[in-house]
Amino acid sequence: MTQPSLTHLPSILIAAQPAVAARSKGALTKAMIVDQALKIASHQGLEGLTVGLLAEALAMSKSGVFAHFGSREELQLAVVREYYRRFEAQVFQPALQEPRGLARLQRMINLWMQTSIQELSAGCIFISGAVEFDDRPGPVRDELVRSVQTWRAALKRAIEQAVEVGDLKKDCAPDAMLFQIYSYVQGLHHDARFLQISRSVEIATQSIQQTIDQNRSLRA
Amino acid sequence: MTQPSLTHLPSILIAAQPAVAARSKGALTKAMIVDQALKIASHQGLEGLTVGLLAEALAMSKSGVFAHFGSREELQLAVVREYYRRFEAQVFQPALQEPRGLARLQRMINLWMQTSIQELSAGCIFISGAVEFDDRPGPVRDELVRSVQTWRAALKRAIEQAVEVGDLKKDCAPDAMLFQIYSYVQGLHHDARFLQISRSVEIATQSIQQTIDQNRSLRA
DNA sequence: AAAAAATACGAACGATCGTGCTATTATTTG
DNA sequence: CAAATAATAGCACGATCGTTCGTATTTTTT
Repeated sequence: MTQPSLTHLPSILIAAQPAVAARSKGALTKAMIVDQALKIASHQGLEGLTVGLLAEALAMSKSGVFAHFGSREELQLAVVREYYRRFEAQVFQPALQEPRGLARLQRMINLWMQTSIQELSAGCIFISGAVEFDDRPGPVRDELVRSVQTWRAALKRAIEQAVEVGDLKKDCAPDAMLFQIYSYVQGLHHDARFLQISRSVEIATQSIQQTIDQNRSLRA
Repeated sequence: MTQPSLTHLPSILIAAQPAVAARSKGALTKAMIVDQALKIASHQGLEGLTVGLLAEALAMSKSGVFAHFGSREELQLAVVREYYRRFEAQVFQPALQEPRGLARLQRMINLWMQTSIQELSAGCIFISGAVEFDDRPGPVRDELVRSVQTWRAALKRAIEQAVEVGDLKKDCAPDAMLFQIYSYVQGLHHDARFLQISRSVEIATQSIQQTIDQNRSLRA
């Protein structure tokens, strides 16, 4: 990581320590494998993640790596689950410390954006996975959908609570707000990673704030 | 295409006739190959497009298909170029009939949305390609970027002209507007294709209109 | 320390990948 | 219609894919 640019910082999620309360050696190396698999998948996508590539990166044999999962699909599932686990620990949980309402919603979005920005060099597997698996039924797709839906449900709940406590307008449409915010994060990944537009972080941040402001209640 | 649902209509772009002013048989079958390749790529992605799969779908030999391109990369490039060609003919060009200003911008967006909606069963290769190639340098990525940038430049120009003629506010930020609209189309693909949210067409349309309305000048 | 269990390796499998060759058709040109 | 050219098929190649299996090694348990 020699690049000083904002879009080339190591991802929080990808660089995070594999959470291992593992005693047995097997579970420990398995966690290391998943950790490396996460790095590869965030660059090459879940479809670009191969056992051979993974083994080479770990200086292990293919069969040695493979034995921990039993199938490639199970490896992909392990990656999705681990990514979700880190996402939850890093974005979900800390936001719950804030009181219900706009404060919590803002915190969620801020943590999410912060994570996204540092992730721009590697890519979010929820976003890339959505494109890779939108036409490919199976357990991996199901797990991806479940993860994304859980995160979106949490966001929507935060919006609804902000309406309830009066921080957001009564006639605010949570689904539309969710759509807009989620779209902007996708747009950020697209513009920064694919089109290499450096201003996209600024524009995305502005746009999200604009959506929030539009739905803010007018009291005080 | 037995599905009556909105998300399962054949794509305009994918179902469009291959534009062939071709006299030689070679050029004609090549156009047929690209046409089929486009269908496959819109489902499996450009990376999922293989010579073997393509040959099977066409009831041709692998080498027979391959000979028309010389390399897989050239095949992918042909697909990207053809997709762009159809996109231009279907979305770009017709909008130029409208006078400069909001009318033309609206027409561009409407045609784009119309195309996108009918494309939801197959997927847009500009969007899927962006994710597939955001970390994969090379000619295919370059061609994809060029195509997307051209379309975005056209959109931005339409926005700027709408400002010039007074349809949009003087302090309207074209880059932000472009970001928001483009993000919504991405969001539409994500929500409709990956999450299978049926209301997403409605929400995306609303959100786009909202962005336009926010930037509309207040005269009359 | 010995026995049992878990873990990793090496080799090989069938399949498929992109890509060359060569020969045989089919088409276009003279 | 014949000659030249283009188009397609068949076959095979090295590489890589996911996966299986038997064996050696290491770790854990007794």
